[in-house]
Amino acid sequence: MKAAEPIVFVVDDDASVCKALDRLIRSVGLKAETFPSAKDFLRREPHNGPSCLVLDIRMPGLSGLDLQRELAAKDYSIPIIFITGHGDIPMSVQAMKAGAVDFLPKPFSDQELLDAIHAALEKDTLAREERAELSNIQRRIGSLTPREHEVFVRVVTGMLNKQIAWELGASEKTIKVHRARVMEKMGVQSVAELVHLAEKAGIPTPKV
Amino acid sequence: MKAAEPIVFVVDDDASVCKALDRLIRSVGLKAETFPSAKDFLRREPHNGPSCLVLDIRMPGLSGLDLQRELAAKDYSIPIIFITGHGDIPMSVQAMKAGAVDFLPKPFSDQELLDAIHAALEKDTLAREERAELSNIQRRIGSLTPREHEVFVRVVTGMLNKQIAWELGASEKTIKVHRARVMEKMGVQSVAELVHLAEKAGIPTPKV
DNA sequence: ACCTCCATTGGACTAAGGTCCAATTTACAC
DNA sequence: GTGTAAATTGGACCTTAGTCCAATGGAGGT
Repeated sequence: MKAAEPIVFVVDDDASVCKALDRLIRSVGLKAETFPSAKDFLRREPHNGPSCLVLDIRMPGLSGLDLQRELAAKDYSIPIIFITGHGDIPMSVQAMKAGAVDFLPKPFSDQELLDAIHAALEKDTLAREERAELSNIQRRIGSLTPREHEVFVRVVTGMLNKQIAWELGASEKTIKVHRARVMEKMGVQSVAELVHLAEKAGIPTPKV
Repeated sequence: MKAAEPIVFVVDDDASVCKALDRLIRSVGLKAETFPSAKDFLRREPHNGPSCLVLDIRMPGLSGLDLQRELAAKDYSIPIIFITGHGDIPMSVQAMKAGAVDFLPKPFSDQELLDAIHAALEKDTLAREERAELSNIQRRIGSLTPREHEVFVRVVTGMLNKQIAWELGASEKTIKVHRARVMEKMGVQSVAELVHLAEKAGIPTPKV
């Protein structure tokens, strides 16, 4: 599948704001989608490509901060740029602590928002690559049988075949077979590469 | 050397604020040091133990944000809690983007500041452990001779001795010797552990 | 019943890594 | 010049890992 087009999502209960931002964003050649409420945005299926979210803080129903929490809870990672007409410092600090990329009090210039959007899309692009690689690794790990997985985690901590065999109550020969399958399924040629993948997948490596 | 005591640094040009914060911080059993200006703080040698910085934004001479930049530039990593009487949202956002742990507009409650301080000290404690481990690893890497280092970086990418030998124009035998020294100097028993250390030190591991 | 996947193990080898002992050459500092 | 550290290489040998071929037994699905 080809790389999906970047999209800028806008969530604001004020239709005129949505319309203005939509026009601004399209004026620089980016695709935009606007939503009148957090719930409407949540109904849209996640976009398969770089995206970011321009989010009003104050809205009826779910507020912008609520939506941020909601998205974090469901592991829907997307860079958020907050905009607000009546924000205060604690609110901005809370939003930034929760990972927002920017927080723009109205009035802001077109350029300020566009700069923030480009930074956010750039950030999301990198984050997506990271996630894609990670899910690729985890897919491979998922293809391991239970026994292979047991061998895998021990190999990446530097255990010898004989040690693994003893710990798992099997013969060294059996471990060799599992180990070979692990290397093949994970698509690596060396222990170094295997450890490299394990680190990325967050699998405990040596104690140091 | 034993673990150094945590210290909370306070930088504020208002002597009465310094005094009040000093009393507050000491009241919960923490050590405090106050400075009337950023320059005074910069003159103090870095503390060898957990610490954090409570920093006023608006000051004559170097401002709080200036000091934050200054510290970042000289790699002096310390969690910063900003306090201010006349801050605005963009200022707080900038500070948070630059890594501040909190940003408290006056008036704030004693508890708010103390909570922030405890969080900051906790964060610094973890960061210090990270840095200590990293510098320990880098010290060991630094003890490698140039040739050993060349072998090291190739081993952690999964190259075979014979491949390394060919690439470095030496015999496989020589590589074995260097490799053995690398393992010894780095204090590891297995390639897995070696790769683990290399990852932490940011040394390029396999492409994959 | 039959088939597939998983787990196991053996034998026979090949290849790769590691160890011990020993020796040479070069560069640089005292 | 002498000494030290670094880089090199050989030989002999042992330990580990990996490969090819072959085979058995159990669990679960068709």
